Amino acid sequence: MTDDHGQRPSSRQLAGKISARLTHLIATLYPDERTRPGYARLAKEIREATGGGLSSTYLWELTTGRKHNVTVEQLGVLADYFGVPPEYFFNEEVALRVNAQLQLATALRDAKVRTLALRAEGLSGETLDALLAMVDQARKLHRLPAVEEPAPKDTTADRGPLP
Amino acid sequence: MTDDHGQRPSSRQLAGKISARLTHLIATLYPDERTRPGYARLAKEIREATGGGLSSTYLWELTTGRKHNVTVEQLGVLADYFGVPPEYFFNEEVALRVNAQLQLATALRDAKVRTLALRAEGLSGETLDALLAMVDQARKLHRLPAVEEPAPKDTTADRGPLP
DNA sequence: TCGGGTCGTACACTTCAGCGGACAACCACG
DNA sequence: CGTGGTTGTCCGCTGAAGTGTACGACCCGA
Repeated sequence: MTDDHGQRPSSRQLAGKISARLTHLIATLYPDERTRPGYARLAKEIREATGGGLSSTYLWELTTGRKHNVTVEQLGVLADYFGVPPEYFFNEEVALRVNAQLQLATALRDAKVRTLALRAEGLSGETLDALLAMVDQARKLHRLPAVEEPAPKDTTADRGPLP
Repeated sequence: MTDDHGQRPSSRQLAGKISARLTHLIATLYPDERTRPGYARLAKEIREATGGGLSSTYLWELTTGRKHNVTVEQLGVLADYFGVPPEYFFNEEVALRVNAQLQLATALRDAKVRTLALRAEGLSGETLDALLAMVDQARKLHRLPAVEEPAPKDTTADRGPLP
């Protein structure tokens, strides 16, 4: 036979992607670098929240890219804690979609931001543009990084990552 | 902080499910037990088809349940060869959906056609319509007869492994 | 100034994923 | 009857996954 069997190069290479994904997840969950817990605290929290084991050292090795070929068990623990589907770690598409939701969910954790969003409902495009410009200016004043536009078309609302 | 963090109980337990999944995949891919290649041949084929490494011994250990905590790399190789999304191995829902498709695809003996069907999983109706049109056009080019809808929809035909 | 805490980093260590190589049993073909 | 190939099964090893413990650096309250 010697059939080449499709030979599509996708799907398999995540190769260190995990570090980037983890970094992003942590940064999204804890946007404030000052308040952000360290690897020790985080690992402890993960252990308590999910019941699965995960050492702080290994968490550090993963996020810094020193280890990358994680087993499904640890991957499950990670995905479980961060509230993302396991596919998040090897499916680019899913990752993008979840990232957008994560960003939104994080923003909405702030009660005032939530209120602001609710109030903004129904405003005209021009007014929203003006508000956006103001917000951007405010971010600059606060020395916050600029946000990239998340995926605009999101009709199917699947499982929400964060409460 | 003090957040209880959702505590969703899903997602993490696959725990030996891999053996069942692999058994089912192999049984579906090679329904005839007489013709079915052994672990050695299968592993060799996987190696050639995906480029990733996988020993026959380990394949046996996985399918027989002796090892279960596979790493993402090997999981990717497996998923790549069998043409299923990696989620197949830890998402019950996806597994059921894919299993149904696998069963249907068993009728098609061509490995590439089977892979195509699996890959099409999850696409929108419009996209599928477009693909169908393209396939029909290709069939005309190859002077193949048009196919009429053969199979009645078997929606609840998602029995597990072989009876 | 001194502890007590947490931070990131770095070793040495244990465990097990994953592989190589062997075994007996089976099925061909001579 | 060999002889050669492939089958499932198994043992033992290597190397990487994953952990424990510790170190210096920093921050904060006393």
